[in-house]
Amino acid sequence: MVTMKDVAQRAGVSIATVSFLLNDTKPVTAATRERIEKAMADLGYRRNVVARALASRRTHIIAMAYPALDHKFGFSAAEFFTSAADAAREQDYHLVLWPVGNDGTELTELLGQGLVDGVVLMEVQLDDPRVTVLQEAGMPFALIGRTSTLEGLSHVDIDFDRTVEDAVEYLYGLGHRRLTLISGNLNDPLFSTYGPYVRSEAAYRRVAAEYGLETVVLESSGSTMAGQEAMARLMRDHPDTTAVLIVNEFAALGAVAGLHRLGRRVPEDISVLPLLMAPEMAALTNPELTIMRTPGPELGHLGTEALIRQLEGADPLPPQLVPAKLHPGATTAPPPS
Amino acid sequence: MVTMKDVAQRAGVSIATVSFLLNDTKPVTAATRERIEKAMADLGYRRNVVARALASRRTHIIAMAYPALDHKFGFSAAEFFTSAADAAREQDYHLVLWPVGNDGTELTELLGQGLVDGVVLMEVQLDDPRVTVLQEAGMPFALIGRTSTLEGLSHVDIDFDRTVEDAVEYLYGLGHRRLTLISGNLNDPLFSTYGPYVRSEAAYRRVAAEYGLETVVLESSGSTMAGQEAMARLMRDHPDTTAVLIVNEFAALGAVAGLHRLGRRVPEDISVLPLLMAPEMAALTNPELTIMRTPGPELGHLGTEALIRQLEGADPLPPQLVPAKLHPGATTAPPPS
DNA sequence: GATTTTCGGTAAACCGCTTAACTGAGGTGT
DNA sequence: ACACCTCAGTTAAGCGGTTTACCGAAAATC
Repeated sequence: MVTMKDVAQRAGVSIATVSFLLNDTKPVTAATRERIEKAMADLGYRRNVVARALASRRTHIIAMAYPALDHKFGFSAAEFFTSAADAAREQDYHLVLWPVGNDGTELTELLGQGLVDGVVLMEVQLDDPRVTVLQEAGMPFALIGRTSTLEGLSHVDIDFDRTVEDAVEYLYGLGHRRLTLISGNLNDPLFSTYGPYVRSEAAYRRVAAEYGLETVVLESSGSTMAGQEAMARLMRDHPDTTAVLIVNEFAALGAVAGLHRLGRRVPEDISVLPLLMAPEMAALTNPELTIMRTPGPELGHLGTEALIRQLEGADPLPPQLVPAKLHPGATTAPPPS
Repeated sequence: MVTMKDVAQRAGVSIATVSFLLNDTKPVTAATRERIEKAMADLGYRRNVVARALASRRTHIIAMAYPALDHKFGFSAAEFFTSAADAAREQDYHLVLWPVGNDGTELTELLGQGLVDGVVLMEVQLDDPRVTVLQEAGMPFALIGRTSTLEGLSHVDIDFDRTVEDAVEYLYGLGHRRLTLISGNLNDPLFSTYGPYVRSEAAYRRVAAEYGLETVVLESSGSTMAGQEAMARLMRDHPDTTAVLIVNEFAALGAVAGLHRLGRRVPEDISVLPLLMAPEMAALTNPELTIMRTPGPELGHLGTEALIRQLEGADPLPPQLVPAKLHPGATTAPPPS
């Protein structure tokens, strides 16, 4: 292994100088800079990140904590992760995915080891024990999603209000007047604390009222089966519905299948528009879904950036809300006349 | 931060003794062990993995390299990853997911930094440049998947032969006599070097011959759309097919949709059986797919274990092939009489 | 009972890098 | 011309562990 010492020797300088150059912590004359850079190139030097971490007490590793148990790691999660990893790399950080439980114990374990400089939290609950754990440990972190109280917490999230507004506006523009939202079961303790359900339902109730639309909300848990069943209930209780908005992406897939099975054509008889979905997933149905596309890439990027800003002591990034944008497909159309 | 020194002081021993106890590298009397353990508990000590890594030249971190560009990171990949992470944790290792390009340059970058002890390679191509990179760097690694030549490479993979045998036996047992395999396009440079297509097609040709079945193979690329189109071709060219085997999981999803769209009932008119799929994905169609379940958990576990064995200098794990097992669903049935 | 082993434990040299404190040559101000 | 800065560069003390060489007392050997 070629170390800094080797480089310094070959360039005829002290190792401190090499370090200063590498980290840009102290000015170095053009002449020595050149000698050092040549020496590094000749030797094929790569700085040892472990030694750097130990000496500087900064590992330049940030963990993305994903609650593997409670949420399926599907396409959306993959989007968050890869974009966050890219953002980290751009800033000379490593982003690693850490599957942890949702209660915070595994997180404690992880933090104690001094392996990571900060944590990006995904799938944040409205009242998330992991936040407390991180705060108590004094570990910098950023949230993708929001807790209900966010006194000064660094976070980014989906702009549910705008997403729902845009979705409703789009469907209204197509001529739809009878919409139904498929949300989560807010009596279920798991869902009642899950931001996306709570916030999009609230937004929908507000927006529907603004448009003077009847507010129909059905609940469904987040699985394909549940989505299918929800459609059966919908056709039974609200057969005049012409467009369905669905929060959960898995339920949305089931909804399309369920409508087909019930003999309803999509989109001729009824339009389907998921409020949060990754395009890879939208491509799985037939016809391909029109979706409000989860801003995974943007949020992954912003979340990481927010954290790194904190770590570098730069001005904190103000909380950012990004709406899901309409991603055309073939499951929406004007209502049947 | 509470260090080993603090623990040693409180227990009235030298830090070396603490280290020996922690790593089990030298015997320690019961009495001192107890004192040290109490001190650690009192102080809430956690060993600093960075310092340990620097001193021992072993980070206890292993990377799972995933070619994010060429392959979608879906449910199957998530299964591999989480099971591998669990396996690593059991053995006091950390497993991190590293999205890298497929050409090996990013991998080189990663290796030079001394951050990881070894690498688990996923989605291995039959002729994979990353293998060369790792070999040249002298980095221990294990493959999930196989290159075409594997002189002494540590690897685990799907047992395509048994998987196909079992799948065909199952369908044959249901009464099917006219099967079709949907494989990849072997003229496409990307697919012709991708083990699962190559190996399952070869296995199918062999097994079909053994059963005296006509060998029908159609190609399709790995997307829902492609799967749909393949069904159109199938109905046009081989309308008497009663059961379809499909290698690619995305294409399989499309196939079901495509058959519905063509007016074929699944499974009443035609059975569909993907050869490699995660159950989460199987639940996305209606009806839920009968699948040969990708042994993701097993392979993730075995791959990690194979690597750790290498790292610890234990007897190498012999290459393991694990078949996909039948996972009942509702897309297979006896053929129409 | 003297000598050799065994064995629990210690001291100290690293691991490769960062960083605070210091040095010494050249430029400034007066 | 003398003190005073500036500024590129150096020295050396860590960072928190691991590990080798060594030590002294108790146990084993004959």
